[in-house]
Parts: sequence; structure tokens; C-alpha cells
Amino acid sequence: MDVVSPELNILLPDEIMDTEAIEDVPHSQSDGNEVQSQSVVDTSVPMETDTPLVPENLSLCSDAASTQALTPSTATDSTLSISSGGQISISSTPSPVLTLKPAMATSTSTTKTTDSVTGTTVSTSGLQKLTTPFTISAANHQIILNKVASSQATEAAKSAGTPPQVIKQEGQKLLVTAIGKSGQPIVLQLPHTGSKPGVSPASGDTKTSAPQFKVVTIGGRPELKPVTGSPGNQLTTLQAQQLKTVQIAKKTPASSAAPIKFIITKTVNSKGLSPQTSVPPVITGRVLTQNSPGMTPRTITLSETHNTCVQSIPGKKIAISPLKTPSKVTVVSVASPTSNASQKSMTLPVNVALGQQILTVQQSTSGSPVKVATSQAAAQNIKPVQSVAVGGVGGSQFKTIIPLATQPNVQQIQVPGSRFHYVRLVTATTASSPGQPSGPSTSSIQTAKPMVVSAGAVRMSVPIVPAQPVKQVAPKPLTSAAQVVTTPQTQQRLIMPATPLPQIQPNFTNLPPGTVLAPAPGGGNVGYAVVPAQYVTQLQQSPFVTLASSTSFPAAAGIQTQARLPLNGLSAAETTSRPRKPCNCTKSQCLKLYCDCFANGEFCNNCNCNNCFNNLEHETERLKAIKTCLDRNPEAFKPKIGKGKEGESERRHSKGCNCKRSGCLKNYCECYEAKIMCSNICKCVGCKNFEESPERKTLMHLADAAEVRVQQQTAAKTKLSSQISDLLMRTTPVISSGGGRLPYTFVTKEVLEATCECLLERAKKTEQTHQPQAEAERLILEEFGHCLMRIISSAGKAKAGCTSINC
DNA sequence: GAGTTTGAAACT
DNA sequence: CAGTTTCAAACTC
Repeated sequence: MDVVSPELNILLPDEIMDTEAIEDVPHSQSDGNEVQSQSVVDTSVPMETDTPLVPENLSLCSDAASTQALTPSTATDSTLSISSGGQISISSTPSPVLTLKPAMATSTSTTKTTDSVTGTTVSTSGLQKLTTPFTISAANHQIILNKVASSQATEAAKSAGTPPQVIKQEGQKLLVTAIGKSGQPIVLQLPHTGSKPGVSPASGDTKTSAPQFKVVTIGGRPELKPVTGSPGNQLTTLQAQQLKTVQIAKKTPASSAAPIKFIITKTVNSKGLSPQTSVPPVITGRVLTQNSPGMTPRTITLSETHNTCVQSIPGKKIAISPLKTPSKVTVVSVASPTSNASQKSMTLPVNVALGQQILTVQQSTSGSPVKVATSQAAAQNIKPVQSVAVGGVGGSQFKTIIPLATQPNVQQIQVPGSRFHYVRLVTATTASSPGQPSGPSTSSIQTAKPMVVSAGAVRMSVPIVPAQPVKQVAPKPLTSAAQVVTTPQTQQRLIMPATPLPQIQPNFTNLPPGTVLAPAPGGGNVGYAVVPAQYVTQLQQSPFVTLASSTSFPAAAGIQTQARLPLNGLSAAETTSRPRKPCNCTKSQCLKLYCDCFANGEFCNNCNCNNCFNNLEHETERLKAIKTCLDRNPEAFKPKIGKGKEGESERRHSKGCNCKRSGCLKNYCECYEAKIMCSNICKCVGCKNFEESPERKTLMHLADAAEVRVQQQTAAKTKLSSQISDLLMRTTPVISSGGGRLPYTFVTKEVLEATCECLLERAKKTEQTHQPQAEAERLILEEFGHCLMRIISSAGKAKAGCTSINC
């Protein structure tokens, strides 16, 4: 049902919005009352792949069965936050905040609102009512609607001494005219439920049958206009005990070439529970990005289940780096009974590429290996909501909601501009004590197994799309069962479970098996510490191995990697399959900064180098080399790309380049390689790497086009592969399901040869009969089909025979 | 894949 | 600090 009008394309944020604004609302909204949903609904995450040029839906399905369609006008820098079961907020980044709050809501909106305007109501008729007392704040351009989800809302209302209010599912509209650049009203429509398709004024999309929230946040100008409720549609808010926000920020107007980026964040707050013990509701869905303004609107669908005892998980975010093409949202679900107090909220940049699978991670309790499951724990009534942030150029971020099976176990690690994508999964294990340090520093090597960094809490950071080597090698004491990964900017650590993670593994292609990413010494802004597999093995075999060498590295190596990575990220193919780039050093022994591995603080692994000393076997030499480099330049291992001085937000090369012949438009130039402009500190000659440079723009367009092509190809391949796999599974279900040989296993070399012979024979016949080429191709294909059928048939017979024998 | 170009790193 | 050399990646053919 939810439809986003084509105008949304223009309105969609080009940049990623800062997550903090999102977090503020939920936190402020929490009050002592709890709103609980009656039932836990299916938490399955949509897996379908979005198709370019096909309108997509952005919706949040919730038990409340309220859907809202937003038709934004051309607005900039505004965000719309909608909290199902709690509040709906529409905010613009610059400032003013529109807050819609329940009239009887016990919770007082503490959102950062200035010049707030209250009293606007949106009427709805039907099963549910949403009180529309809301606050419009000019500070953040936010409208927050507090809504009580379904029965919980009713109960809450009863408890409050007021009759329950119901929001009718049909024809409900929320017109928001306050947010719009040109004064065009934004329509929030509560979609029809069931099979009855609602008529959406926006675009008429009627695909959604389930109750949904459609949340669209669009950028807007600072000015705020009154929110108008459509006649007959009243938005009634009972009590907002849960706050969920979805925000889409638009930093700058999206260009035709640049993809429009959604920023949707949703957090759920509930009262009475501390953040540590909070359990957010499960929200499932996918996030799709708009490819170009002219295209049909793309929507984001997020299914939401209202749950009891919903707790906000501040900072639970997943960042998705912006892509030119629609991407799926990687959903990480982590189920665990308890939360870890020591956990910190993090943003997670996830470079979502076409065909990328939705990741659902269910985390087990402490002491047990981290589990990854596609299904969420059914027993968990409380499901954490996690926001998904899509990293954008210039640090802006795309946010969306990430469902969590249970507790705030997933934390995002956001590295703006970096292609490293990490999901931090924190097991809120019961064993973990709040005060217990979770860092690797407290852990020790216990076994020769994959390590558990912290005894108290298991943390997992999933580098979804590490395009480049993680920088720094800072081996840490390891315990068992997981790998540790840290991000450059924070102390986030990733503990990979010893058990393979099918959903995640493809994303670790650039990390060698056994690779351990540990936080570099010094905490804080520390680069990644990468321990090659062999190093891990050595560590496991020799618990007394000192990791002092890693300490020699300055903290910032991780950012250095970031600098080398294009802001827009790699193409889907690159991001999903490209391994860490091996070095080819021949003379430097990989102990000089010529070697990228060494410069990044990594051990060489699977490289093509000769006479490599950048490994454990030559730890002494390596340490010496590190010291030499640091003596020569204390900043040698620090990131080259960082923020400019005096509050400059743009990244820039710390030293500047010295290009003379490349015009700074080739990868020889470190600035260009990092996809940043040359700055005044560069000493380049004939620089063409500046904003207005036509040459640069041309190159960028070409690169974008190439990227799009790659993504499309990747998507096509993925789809084809999926179809083939599906076909194989469907054609011989008995064979594949009976524990026998899979169908393709019958395609032996001999079978292949026979098939080829048949095809060749058929080709010869067509030649001899002077068949037209088209006819010849048809006959050959037909023959191929026959061959396939024979193979399948034979496989089935073989299986049947085997089964009979077994019986 | 070999050879060339390029600019950072290393050296003097 | 400047000039030169070394080096490995980027690029071209």
C-alpha cells in the first residue's frame, strides 16, 4: 500500500544523516509507562531483491496495523521519524522539530525542540486512534507522533483511565504540510489492511496487505509549516511509551548521477527499563535506495512487530554505505535474553550491494558460540530495533531500522567514507556483568580455538564489505570461539564465532580465515588490528607470544584505510567478493612503507611478495622496521586522510599530494585515490582534482556509470544463480531432500562430455541440413534441454534405486 | 603479462 | 630542506 511519490526522489537525502538526532528523540520520549504489543508477529525479513526502475515500497509493518504513506514535497535536510507504537516524528536536520504527541500521553516529549508548535491533529477513523497532540519544533523540523500500538495502547489507555483509542486502517491520512520545501503537503497515509487495497493519493501502490508503517523522512528547509490532518482521518495518540523513529535526511539535492539515499532510523523506547535491559521490538524489512530522481519511487519496507516491554536501544544502528543502485538492507538480528550494560551504541556502515543477502544473526547466550540464524527467536517477545545507517559522502549517513530479535545485541560500527562495514553484535549474555570489561585486553589466550575476547560479553563485528585491508595489527590476548575485529574510530570489536556464519562469510572474503581484528592499543580512535590466520595459529600454539609489535602502531591506521577507500564504496562485486589486495613487494621485504600491508599495519597474507619479512617469523625485523619508520615519521602509521582543520568536515589528505604529471586524476594521486579533492596543502602541479574541474566531473560520471554497470551485472548474476539453484532444488526435491546426492552431482565429467557430444552432433546435423543460424541455435538448445532432462531423470532413478536399496 | 609511468618513500 | 634514488602500484599496450 505504501507509496512514495516520484517527488520523493528529489527529496531523498543524498547524504546520510547523523544518527545522533535520531537517538535523542527516543531517549527523551521514554517515560515510565510501558506499552506492550499483544502478539509477536512474524519477524521474517523480506529477502526479495529490489529491482531498479521498479517502484519500491517503504513501509513499516507493525501490529498496530497502521500504515502511512508519505508524499513529500521538495524538502531538504528534513527527516521524518515515525515511531510505531510510540511516536512518529518528522524532522529536518537543520532544526525545527515537529512533535506529535499523545494528548494523554504520560510521557512528555523531551525531544530537543525549540519553538515548538502544538495542537495540530491528524484525524483517523476506525480501529485505532492516534491522538495527535504533537509538538512542532522549529529546531529540528521534526514531527513526532506518539502512537500506542494496538492492544497495548488500549491497555495503556485503560490504565490511564481513558478509553482505548483505535486507529482505523482505511483511508487514514496524515497530511503534513509543514515539511516541504515548496509547501507541498506531505501525506502520511494509513494504508488499508487486509486484501482491500487502499487508494493512496500518492502513487496508489496497493501491494501491501499487512499493516504497515510507511515512514519517509525527507529533507526540508528550516521553516516549518503546520501539520494538517486530512478530514476524517484522525491521528490519535494514546501513550507513547515506545519511540520509534525513521528518518530520512537529505543533505543536498540528489543529482541525477548520484543515488538518492534514504536515511531511516528507528528506535524504540519504552519506559521502566534501563537501556541495558531493554528489548526493542523486532522490525524486519529492507531498505532500498533510489537510483535516480527521475526513476520511479523506491520504497523501504520495514515490517514491525510491536512487542511488550519494548526497550530502546540507543545507538543501535547499521550503516549502509551509499550505493548508486538499490540495495538490500542487511538485517542483523541478535537474540539474547539479557543486555550488556557495557555495550556502547555504534553505527554500522554497511555497504549493501545488489544481491546481498539479508543478514540475520541470532546470538546465543554467553558461553556459547555466536550463532547466526535466518530466523529470529520466536520465544522472544521483545525485539530490539536497530537502525540502519547508510554512510554517505561527507559523513552523512543513511539510516533505517534494523530489527533485532531480542536484545540490543547488534551494534553498528560506522566509519563514514570507509568501505569497511562492521556489524557489532554483542551478546547480551546473562553471564556478562555490566561492570565487566568486555575488551580484548582483559581476555587471555586459553585455547587453540577461535577466541572469545571478553568473558563477559561476546561482541561481534561483521565486516560486511571490507574492500581494503584492515590496517593495524594489534594482536590481543585471545580466548576462544570468536574473532575479534575493531573499527578504526571506535573500540568496537568483532568476535567471529568459531562456527561458520553462512550469511556473513561471503563478506569476509577479504579477510583470511582466522583473521583476527583486534583493537589497536590505546583504545579510542584505534585502527584495526589484523592478525593473519597464521598469526592466529601461532598465537594459539604459543600463548606467550607477545603482541608488543602492534603497540608500535599508532592508533589511526584504520582511518588510513578509510582514506584509501572511495567514499562511495566499491561496486557490489568488489564489495562482496574482492579479497584484500595482496602486495607484490620484491625488494622492500615488506618492511617499508612501500608495502601497503606493512603500511596498513598488517601482516602479509596471501600476498605475492618476495622475501617477505612482514610476518611472525620475522617479528624482530618487523619490529625494528616499525621503529625505524616511526623514528623517521611518527605519523607514519597514522591515517593520511582525515578531517580538515578548524571544523572542516571534508576529508582531506593530511600531507597533501605532490603529483606532477597525473593531474591528480589518476590513482597515482593519493587524494584522488581516496576520492577526495586536493586541498591547499597539496603541492601538486596541474591539479585537476578540484570541485569545479570538468575533467574530474567527467571521470566521476564515467566511474559512476561503470559502477552501475558492475552492480547491474552482479545483480543479474546473483539472480541467475539463485534461479538456477532454485530450479535444481525444485526439479529434484526428492533427491536433494533425501540425503542423497544432489542433482548436480550427477553431472560428472562423463556426463558433460556426453552432453557436449550430443550438442556438437546436433550442430553438425544442422550444418549438414543447412539450417539457418537461428534454427540451428534453437535445435541445439532443444537438444541441451533434452540432455538436462535425461540427466535429471537419471538422477531421480539413481536416487530411487539407492533409496530402495537402503530400505 | 611485460613494460612504462607515476609519485610516495627512502635516502643522501 | 632539497635533490636524488628506490620502490611498488597504477597504467598502457
